[in-house]
Amino acid sequence: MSVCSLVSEDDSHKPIQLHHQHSVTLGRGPETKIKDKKCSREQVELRADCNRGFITVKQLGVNPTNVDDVVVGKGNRVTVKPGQRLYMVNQQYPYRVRFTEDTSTPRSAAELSKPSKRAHRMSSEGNAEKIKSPANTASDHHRMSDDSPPPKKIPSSGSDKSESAGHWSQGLKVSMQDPKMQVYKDDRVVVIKDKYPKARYHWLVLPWDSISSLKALRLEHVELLKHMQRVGDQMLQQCPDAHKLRFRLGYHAIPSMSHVHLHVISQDFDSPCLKNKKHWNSFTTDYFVESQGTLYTKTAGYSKLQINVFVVL
DNA sequence: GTTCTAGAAC
DNA sequence: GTTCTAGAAC
Repeated sequence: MSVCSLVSEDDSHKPIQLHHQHSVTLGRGPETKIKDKKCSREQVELRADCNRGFITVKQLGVNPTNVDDVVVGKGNRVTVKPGQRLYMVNQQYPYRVRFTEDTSTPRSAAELSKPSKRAHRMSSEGNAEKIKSPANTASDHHRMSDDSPPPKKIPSSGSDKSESAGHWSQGLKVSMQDPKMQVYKDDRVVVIKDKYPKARYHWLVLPWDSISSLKALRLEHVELLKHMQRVGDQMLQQCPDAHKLRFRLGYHAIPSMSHVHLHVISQDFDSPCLKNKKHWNSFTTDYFVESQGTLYTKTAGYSKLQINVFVVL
């Protein structure tokens, strides 16, 4: 009897052996190394018929499993023969089935070399635009000849794009330049309303000088920080509800947004934008580093907060 | 930072 | 059934 293997065309893991008439459930997990949340942990149920040389695949997950360009559909079962390609989910994670004889019969080899029997029911966008990239070829050299390379998973670039202008983390730099957002400005700082206020009053004080993060602060910034603090205090003084609300001024220890910014926030936390634990914790725990009276000059005691230089204000 | 969503947890 | 959570995308 021949032996059936499920072979990852991405070469992302070793072939998985399918025993004759034994059901195997596969999906997201260590066996396939698929981490894509769109892929269920139990995405497919596979069963090999080693005598007849095919497997059946039943789609268990919600998102589509394909055999070539045909969606299996949840709850449905179809066959996969050598030459056909099984995509675990969303036309990604391509697999082939391979039957190898442990005897010397040539049938398996003949089967393997058969051209794809896939019906050309491809939609017009089909595979015409899919160009095999040179980077693909190195790992492809064992693949059977085929005119349709699998959809290429495009890995996110290794380069850090978070510093590029359009990235979400650069949003404050855009907002602070927008006159409609500004509620105060002078020659050193600008104040804007937080776009997603976590309380009834929530301002951000930003220096015009580009200081990407607290880690970039140096002693020469002390006067600027003091000025930011003074401007923050002025915001309270002009606030009509200041007398009945408590305020805190401070920095997030590990902010998501680039460009140093001082939060000036009332302590009512009455806001539809305060939606989860992370929001709450970011203003009510040590993650919120109060600016006034805070003194650190080295990382020592505050290494967890990733602050290099902090000063008495 | 927010939003969206699948799957887990309840 | 609803809520929570963790990732991914932006």
